[in-house]
Amino acid sequence: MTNNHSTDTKNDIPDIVIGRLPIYLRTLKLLQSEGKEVASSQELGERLGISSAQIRKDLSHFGEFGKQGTGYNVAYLCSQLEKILKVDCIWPVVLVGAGYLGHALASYNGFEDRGFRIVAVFDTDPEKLGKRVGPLRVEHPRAIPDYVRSHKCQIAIIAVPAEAAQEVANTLIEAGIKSILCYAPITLTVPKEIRVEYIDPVIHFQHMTYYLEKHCLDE
Amino acid sequence: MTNNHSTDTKNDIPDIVIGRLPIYLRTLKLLQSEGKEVASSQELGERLGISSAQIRKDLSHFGEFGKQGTGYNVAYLCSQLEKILKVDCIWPVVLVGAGYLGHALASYNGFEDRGFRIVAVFDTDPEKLGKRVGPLRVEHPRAIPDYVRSHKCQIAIIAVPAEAAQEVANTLIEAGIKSILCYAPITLTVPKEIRVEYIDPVIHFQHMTYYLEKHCLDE
DNA sequence: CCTTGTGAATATGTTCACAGCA
DNA sequence: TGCTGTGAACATATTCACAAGG
Repeated sequence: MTNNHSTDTKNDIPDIVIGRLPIYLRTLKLLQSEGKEVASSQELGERLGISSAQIRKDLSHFGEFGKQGTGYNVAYLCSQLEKILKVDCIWPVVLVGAGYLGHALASYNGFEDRGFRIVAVFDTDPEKLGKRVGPLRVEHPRAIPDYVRSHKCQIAIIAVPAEAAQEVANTLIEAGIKSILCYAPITLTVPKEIRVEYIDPVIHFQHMTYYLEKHCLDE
Repeated sequence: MTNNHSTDTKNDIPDIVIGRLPIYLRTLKLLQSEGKEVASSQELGERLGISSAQIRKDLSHFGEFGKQGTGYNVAYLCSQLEKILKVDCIWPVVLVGAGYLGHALASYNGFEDRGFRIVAVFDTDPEKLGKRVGPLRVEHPRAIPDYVRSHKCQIAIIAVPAEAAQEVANTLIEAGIKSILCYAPITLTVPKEIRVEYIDPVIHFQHMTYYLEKHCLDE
């Protein structure tokens, strides 16, 4: 038996470990779809560019999922990770912003398999109101509070221009949203109990260029 | 004077520090646009949810940019960070994939201000060939090698379905691409000198749900 | 054999706290 | 006084290396 989790309220497991679990899950599901039934920490590590020891240690925080001499049963480990991450169900997500990015997100059909569904789209632009975005219709942001409360949504995506993002965040938080995925290139100011994660491709590009040789167009 | 950098070939500065510089830059530019001329590490830290000591220490790797008693000159620090990150110019980026996401990326006009321009779009779909995507026209991927070489592109975006991503990556790397931003939900296998960064919203969602209370739709 | 799970050792990252300068 | 830059102290994360099990 592993260390007992009897006194686990929650936060003794490092956030950085939690952050890797979705990667493991994504890869295990791929292995599963390739028909692989068993995988060792080494195989998984090679696939991911991570050491096998790290994978074993990460998993050991939650239990003993492997078999010595064999490795991990792929389907079983998948199901365990889904349970740990609470993605053995579908979470409703609201989307604010019906521009190109909003369309891309609302039309993407890779969410459901992994535990999420975009259930509503909001945008202030009167031109867009009532128009189709993926399988949904654009609603006015004034409908956000009622919608979020009645559907018990806890997750929102912000896909509006930077100038509007903070105000949208305030509205969402006021409505009861607990976690935000922000595509606007700005750091939001939020109460500490609200979790915000960011996606900004330029941050990645600027990280890359540090290591590249400068062969670029003049400004 | 700071520690001398005379023997800096490159890699004594931790990657995690480099990764924060783009965030600092993004925020400093915002402060600048708000008319702020000077900012202390504390102000910046509060805005970002980072300790002031960390910001000072991060910057100290590259030189002494501040003034005691005053703080940092915003415009000056911006220009220094741009120089360090090599984004005081425009880098050409090629995009593979002209689906909804490709359209969103190609149409986004927030790249140029921050050092990047999407200069070409490729997609295998014959339906899309020659069609407009943002300001560009879709070309066949067979044109990738010539294009990348003649335009000295070092950065590419992969915005194709997961099944096609590895093959696209191989083509790009063969053509001379050095860094890839991958939107496909898959870990690519690449030579160690190639840098790959990933954007997958579901990874963020699954990280969030660990901390949320489970109130979700049944599977 | 091969591979897990895990303490101990190492490596890396962050914060403290203060000297020194404007 | 108010802030930077920075060693030293502390905290966190990763890897090593091996006992134990199939």
